[in-house]
Amino acid sequence: MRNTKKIIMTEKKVRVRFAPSPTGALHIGGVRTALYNYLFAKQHGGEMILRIEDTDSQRFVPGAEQYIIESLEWLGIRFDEGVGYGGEHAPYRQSERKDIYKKYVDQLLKDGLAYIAFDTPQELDAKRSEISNFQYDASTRMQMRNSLTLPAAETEKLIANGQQYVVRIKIEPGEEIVVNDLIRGEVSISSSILDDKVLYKSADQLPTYHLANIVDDHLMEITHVIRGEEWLPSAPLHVLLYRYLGWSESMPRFAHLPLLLKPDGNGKLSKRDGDRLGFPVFPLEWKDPKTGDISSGYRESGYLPEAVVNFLALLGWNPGNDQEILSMDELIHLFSLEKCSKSGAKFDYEKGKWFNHKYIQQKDNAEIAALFMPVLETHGIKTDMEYVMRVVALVKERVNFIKELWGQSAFFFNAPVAYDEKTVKKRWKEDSAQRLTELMAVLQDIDDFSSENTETIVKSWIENNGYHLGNIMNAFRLCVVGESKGPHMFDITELLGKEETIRRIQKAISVLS
RNA sequence: GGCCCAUUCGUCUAUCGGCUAGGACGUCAGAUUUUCAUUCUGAAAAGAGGAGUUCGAUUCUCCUAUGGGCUACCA
Repeated sequence: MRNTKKIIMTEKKVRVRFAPSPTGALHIGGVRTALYNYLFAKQHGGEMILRIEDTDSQRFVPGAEQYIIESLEWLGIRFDEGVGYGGEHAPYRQSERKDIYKKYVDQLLKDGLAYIAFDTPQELDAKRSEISNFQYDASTRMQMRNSLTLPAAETEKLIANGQQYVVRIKIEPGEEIVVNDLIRGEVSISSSILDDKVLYKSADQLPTYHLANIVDDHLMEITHVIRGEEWLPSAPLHVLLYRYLGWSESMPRFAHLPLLLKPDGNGKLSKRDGDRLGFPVFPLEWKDPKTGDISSGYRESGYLPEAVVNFLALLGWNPGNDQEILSMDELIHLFSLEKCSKSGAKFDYEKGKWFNHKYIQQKDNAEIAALFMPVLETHGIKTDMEYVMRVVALVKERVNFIKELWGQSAFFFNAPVAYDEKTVKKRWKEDSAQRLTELMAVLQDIDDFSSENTETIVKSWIENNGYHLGNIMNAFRLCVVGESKGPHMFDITELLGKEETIRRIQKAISVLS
């Protein structure tokens, strides 16, 4: 059964692409799109391509391309082909494919499916302010300056004189164009409301997104286009382009993903929301080369890539059961476009934290310790791995992020220099100094300072003297930790050792009484 | 404004005509604990509104409302 399905599906090898524009850091929504593409490709034993869509020379941002690659590598999303990976369909950067596009522009022109237009941006702006809802289409193109209205000789002369122009697609009105979307089903739109989109600009000799996209997807043998919902309105135009180019038969299947929305209020998630609400919207920290502004990243904030992947995967898709913790392999196995939701998902940062917490618990102490080491270094702590691992074992269940480990464990590395005021008020009693002095003597006599043994001895000392357990223990904790928090008291003393424990009690007594 | 898409607890979602509408995050309350957390148990919390189809609609259709997207010589 399963095999039959597989054979049908792989009749044509699945090939998907992630095609970002290098205009800045990769947005978390883009990351999710890349992830879904990856899951789909891997599930079908297919390939994923990284194509850089840099046809807008104005908006190019240096470093963005490398950032995208590094981000996805961090998350475990690997490409089979593309910029940075190579492959037989190179080049994968659209700015390097000028000649290829030109050929198809000429073909469209020759077939009368597109035309040359000389209207300047200024003229068009004027037209738009003059006529409300102005659209360059079948109803208006015969009033404009283009190869349809000008004599052929005039058109040629203008081009020869170096007059800048664009090539526009010629859309015939009155036809229902149907897009068959894998997530949304049939979406139809009338060609009458489509405008004659610009396909090519003579100024930089580059195509616009629409043309480049179709040409590349065709040439790169893309079978499935999985992209954000913002592309749904232009999908009919793309369908038309496949037809105009004679590629309808091999047109890829479309799947338009719902968008990631702001956690509060309205609209789609943006970089600003992260700054405003205090969470990253980028996978890696990003420094804007123009403004120098730094935006935080998931990696730098202490997220585990597995947690980010798991969290994002479930924002707009679910396996159909109650399982929420899913590894990349499980996701690959279970993913399906049919189970993607159709509506936008508000970005729930709290849930993201929970995922990270879960993944930290899953990882073994050595891995967590290794991630914690750099954090310790920033606090000037130099210590051995063995010790850090033991600390991690005691405190990791209390944190959502690696860097929170410091707040939970600083006292393991530095003896308290101050004592929390509130705790002192609440826990440091009249007789505390006296009792703890006695406790020091008790501790001094213990040879086996293991948690269990120390606990037994200290507790029986408390009991035999009729002391109050809470009074002693809370004051004890205050001396050793500096405040009212932390793991099991005797686990702490075992790690610190006898001498250090006694030293801390001594110091606290001298400071507090 | 026009066009397209969507609409189940505060949030992410399950349900593919027959349920006391399930789970998770968050919230609240208990329990555990020498502290703070963790953990465990429990609670509150939803089918936008209106028509229709049907023996029966959260589920199908239509209308309205609301939300989102697009409407560039940007992607």
